[in-house]
Amino acid sequence: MEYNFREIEKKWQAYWHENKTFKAENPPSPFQGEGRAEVKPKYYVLDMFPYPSGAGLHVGHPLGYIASDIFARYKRLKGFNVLHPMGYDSFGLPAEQYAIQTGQHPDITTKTNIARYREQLDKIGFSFDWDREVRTSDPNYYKWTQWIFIQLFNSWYNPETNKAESIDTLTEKFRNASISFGDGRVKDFDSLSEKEKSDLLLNYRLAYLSDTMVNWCPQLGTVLANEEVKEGVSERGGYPVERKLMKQWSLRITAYAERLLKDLDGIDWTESIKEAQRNWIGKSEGTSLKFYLSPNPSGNQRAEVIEVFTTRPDTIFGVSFVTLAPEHDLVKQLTTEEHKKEIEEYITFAKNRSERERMADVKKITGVFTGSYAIHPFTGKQIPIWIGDYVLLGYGTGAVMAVPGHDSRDYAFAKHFNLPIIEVVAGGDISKESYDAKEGKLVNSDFLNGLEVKAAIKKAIAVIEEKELGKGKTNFRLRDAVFGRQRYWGEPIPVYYENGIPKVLNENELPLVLPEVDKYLPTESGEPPLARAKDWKYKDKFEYEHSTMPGWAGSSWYFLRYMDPKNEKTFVSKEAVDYWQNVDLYIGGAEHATGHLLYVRFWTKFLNDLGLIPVTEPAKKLINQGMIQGVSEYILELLIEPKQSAHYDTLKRDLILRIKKDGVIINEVFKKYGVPHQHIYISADCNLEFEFFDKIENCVIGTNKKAGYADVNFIVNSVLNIELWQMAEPIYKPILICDEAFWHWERKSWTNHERTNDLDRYKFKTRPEIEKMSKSKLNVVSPDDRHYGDFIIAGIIEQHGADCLRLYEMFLGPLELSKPWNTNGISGVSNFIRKLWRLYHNGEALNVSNEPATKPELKVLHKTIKKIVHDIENFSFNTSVSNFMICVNELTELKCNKREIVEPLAIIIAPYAPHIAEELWQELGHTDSITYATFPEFKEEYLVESAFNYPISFNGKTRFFQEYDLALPKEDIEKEVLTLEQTQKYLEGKTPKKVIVVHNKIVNIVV
RNA sequence: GCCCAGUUGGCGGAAUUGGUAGACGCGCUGGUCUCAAACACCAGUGAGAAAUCGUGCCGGUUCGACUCCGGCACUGGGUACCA
Repeated sequence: MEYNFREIEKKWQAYWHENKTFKAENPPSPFQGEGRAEVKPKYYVLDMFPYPSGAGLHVGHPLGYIASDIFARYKRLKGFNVLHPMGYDSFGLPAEQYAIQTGQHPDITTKTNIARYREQLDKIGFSFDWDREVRTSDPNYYKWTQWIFIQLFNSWYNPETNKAESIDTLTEKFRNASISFGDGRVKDFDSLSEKEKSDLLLNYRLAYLSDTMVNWCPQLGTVLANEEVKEGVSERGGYPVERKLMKQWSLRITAYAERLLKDLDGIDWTESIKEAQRNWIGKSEGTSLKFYLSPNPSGNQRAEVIEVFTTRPDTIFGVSFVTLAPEHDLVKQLTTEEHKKEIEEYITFAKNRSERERMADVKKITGVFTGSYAIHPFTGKQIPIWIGDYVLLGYGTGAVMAVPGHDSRDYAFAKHFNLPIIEVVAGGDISKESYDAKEGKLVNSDFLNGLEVKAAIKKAIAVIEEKELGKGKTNFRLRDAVFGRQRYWGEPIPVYYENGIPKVLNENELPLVLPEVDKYLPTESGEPPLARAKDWKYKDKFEYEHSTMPGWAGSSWYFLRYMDPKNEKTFVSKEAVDYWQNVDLYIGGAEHATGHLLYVRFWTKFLNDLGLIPVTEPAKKLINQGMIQGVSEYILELLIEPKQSAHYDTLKRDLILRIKKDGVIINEVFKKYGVPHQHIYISADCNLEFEFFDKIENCVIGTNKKAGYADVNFIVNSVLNIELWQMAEPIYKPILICDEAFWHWERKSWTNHERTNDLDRYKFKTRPEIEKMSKSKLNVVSPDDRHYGDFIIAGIIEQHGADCLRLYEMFLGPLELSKPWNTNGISGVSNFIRKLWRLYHNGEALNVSNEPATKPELKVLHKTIKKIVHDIENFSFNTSVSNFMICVNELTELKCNKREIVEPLAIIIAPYAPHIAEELWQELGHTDSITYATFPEFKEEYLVESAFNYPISFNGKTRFFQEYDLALPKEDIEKEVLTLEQTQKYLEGKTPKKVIVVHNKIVNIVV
């Protein structure tokens, strides 16, 4: 009997579910069961939170889950208490967009999608502890997300202790101090009004409300965080994004910049992710520097100094102008009467230039002279002050000292506006381009002359500080994170406004439940959807905050909630977090490098500062799985290129499609009876020419070919299965054209008009291309059955089983590499599973003997154990599948069915193919699950060899082999080898210059 | 532009980290079984008639390089005026 995966997989999935096989003890009670002396060590394996999208799971999603599941199961076999949970990041835009279109509450959409995800996940046989499932959109969960927000609001970052503290410690500091305001007023803290106090403290709170330059996306009707904007458009949907000043809730992540950077060194994450975070944080060390302003010709009262930030104070003598950001505070004051008009026009221009435009023409240099001058701090020369949008207000001081000789942007600006370029570091050719390298000796630089750049920077800072012109300073590229979204489907921010003062809810008033609204759209006045909620006021009096939290709020701490998911008293109990600490292995996509992975580190550090958790990092080890790309299939459609005449309506005409070959009409049978929706498709390998002919007007109308997507589920090797394609998703009267044949869809069947007997040429071809898997590209392959009305396209699980899917996804290649999905090799894995089954069976019956194993059999087993352990611990899952294949091949060869061999084999393969392993385990006479069996110990003694077959090489090229006893000393091997007949042949009578013998490795003869 | 990966047969990919390049699987070819097919099993399969040549290209270190060093090209991903 063949292995019946359908029945067996179902059986074990039900067993695991009923017996809660994967339930993790929390923490394991040492008293559980008499005499249980040792407490198992813990191990936490986590997958990145999935967003339950309506498209369901595709074959790419489980890649990481399979890898982590193998690791979790392996750790259980190794005697660990494993926490391996799963849940859903269930707030998010798609469900809300769907709600806007259909009116269906996003909660219903989300629940349906989750049910579908769960069904798919269950089919793959994951060992999740489902009792710990969390959903971010569940009030029992987001209650604590809101609670953490309140803690952020009630905290400030104390630079002296270098950690977050209660805001009360800051109020205490202020108590006896006087506060100076921007407008020059000075007041005692105690005499401030409540509003003034609130405003003051908002400047310090880690969650704060302020006027912030935000990425506004009009189409989505919301602001976006920096990492949600890709190339000037929104990451989701691809809508344009513009800069806008808005009052917004933000989180002061910048306070943690230094720690987020430094602690990267202590965690075992991939270098590329760490590098991405380092770049995103963007630390640069330099100095601030004051430029005093030249006397004002108009004599008006104005500021006296411009402060710039520079990392190259050594180039101070190369400064030939100063550039301010167009939005800089001083611009207005510095603009002289004659330049006023120009400056104002430029500011308007710069403001309206969207991010995308700026992105598109980075090379375009724009800027205007203000008319004012600053004084060079060392030479006393007058330096013109310009504004230019290459200077960003948000970075440094929003002003730069331009050194065109040694900064490419300043260089471009200077060239464009014909400003002087001065060389101060020797080594480049500044007549051609700027010399940006930090190498070379200083020239034209007074007291810095002759110094190397590094020394010059030091000296320059020292002199600047001595003359009190500025101070050594560190800047970060990292911006505070905008935390409010003008959307419905998110956590309500637990804030209300009393007389314009933002106040947080009391902890016992949580959760602040998301209210019902009539529509999921902004109000007429542009308020977010929550403003639609009826009678939704704090104590029936005060307005609640109307924006909701961003998608990443709930995922910034979920790893903690899994430790203690049902706790109603606190977000995670001290006992639970003290036991589980943090994630030992985190697996997920690299796309979260600067978003989720930065925020979760930030929240972890914050919660640690408050003494709520014992760890400062969320995950010790992080592995990024590669993306499984889709193979999109393009189908060519023939369109009518309408005639130029305005009165001519092609769609209402009767047209003849002429098919030509080498300019000769070979067919013109197709008529297009004014049918607007009829589609004509052309095979990708078709060499025919086409034209539409209008009989009435007696003229030819042009054609146009457009490539669209065809659903890959009806395509095998770029050949369209026209039958399925049309049955599953009917298109109105389509026509398909190949070189030698065409098809007509009439009365629910294809009529074939062939012009050849060569059946192979009947294939209708599409053009494949590797692209990201997405619903819109029709290239999504799901692991299980796909339904098209009554039609079902069988999925891998139904065709080959879950174990096969698991093994195949691993077999495809290294986990972290991206690769396109193809099922070409799946039969090999499927065969392997059957072969494994046959090793234990003879026909129907189990056929395992209790005889002691032979030496070669033990050698095969232990060789495999050694390799598999090495592979798992190095996350090299693809090679372990190969090693299982080799093992089973060799045991089959040896006709081995000894219990001593096949029983341990079932255990080591169990993490990879758990269903078949459970079944074999049971047949072998065990009554409990294989999950908690003991991983067999590797014994070197079985691998010890007495001889080695040495490759004999000449000048590094292997020519033949010779076996020698391992005990034989090097000298003797050398002697023996040289006497061999074959050696003489390759020596061709010459004397070897040198003979290298590496014990147990190789013999190399140098001729 | 900058940063990070990667480039090995017809294809996916191995190579214990400097020691037999191409494991394992797919595909292909031939054979056994079958009326036939599928399954299964057996043999072969980098190129070349051979000597030999072969890990993107050029050079170097070494007895020996897919592996280390220098330079270049291409592919994929990230990032973008950060002073």
